[in-house]
Amino acid sequence: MLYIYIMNETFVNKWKSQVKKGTLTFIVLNVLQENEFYGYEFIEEIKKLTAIEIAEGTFYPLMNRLKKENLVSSKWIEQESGIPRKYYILTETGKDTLIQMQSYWEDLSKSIKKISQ
Amino acid sequence: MLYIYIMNETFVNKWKSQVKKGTLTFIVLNVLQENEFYGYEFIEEIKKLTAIEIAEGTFYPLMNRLKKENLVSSKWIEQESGIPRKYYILTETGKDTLIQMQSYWEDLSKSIKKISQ
DNA sequence: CAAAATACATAGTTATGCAATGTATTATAT
DNA sequence: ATATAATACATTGCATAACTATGTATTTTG
Repeated sequence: MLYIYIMNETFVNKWKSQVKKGTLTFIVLNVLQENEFYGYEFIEEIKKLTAIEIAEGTFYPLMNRLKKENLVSSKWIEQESGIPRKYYILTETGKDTLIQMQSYWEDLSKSIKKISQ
Repeated sequence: MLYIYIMNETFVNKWKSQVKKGTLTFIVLNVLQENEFYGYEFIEEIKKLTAIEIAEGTFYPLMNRLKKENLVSSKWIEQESGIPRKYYILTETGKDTLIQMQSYWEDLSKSIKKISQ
């Protein structure tokens, strides 16, 4: 009994991390559409506001990929006290790309609703 | 101009295939909740009804993973004419697992709506 | 009778999330 | 005073899953 439950739970946990592939990119770009934020803040905020937990080892490589793809840029902001923060900004290419992604996401959501009735 | 557009398009295409990770599992299990189907039929039907295209090289390994995890079972059905078809059926474990997945998916959808306003 | 459609399947490539680990600074608690 | 936790960014290696290309075999269509 317990064994089967644990088996299920690990499957669901693995699935959740698979669902994040792509989804996290979409979430980050969406939030950047209306805000500038730095990494640590973003991870904490998303954890508080939503069901989504993002590991640091996921977030920083993700942002570097988005920078390499020219979808976001970044700037270091010195603090009066404390460690400097790296803020991320959506580029024009990022905005254009996001629009295409939003269109696909909406279709996908509708499709899944249709399928699951 | 064209160059940038193509760059964007390949990024979006790669992103779409990343979004499918996990999502396809969810879709398959949802559809199996109310139907039995065989592979080729499922791929074609989903293509007609939704925005989702599933490569055969994605589908068959996916179903074998789900069988290995005991979420689905399968049975060969001989045809009066033509190649036999392998039908897939949701198991009890599959039903339980799907309920957990549906709960997470709903939270995720809501979160994304909240984030993108 | 050749080509397309039906039907299932696998190997290798590619991309991404995560745990573990690292560096460095600042705030808090004992 | 000083150890611990919190803040802040970052990388390495592993596991997982989608896709392309390819394969087999049968049936239908042009």
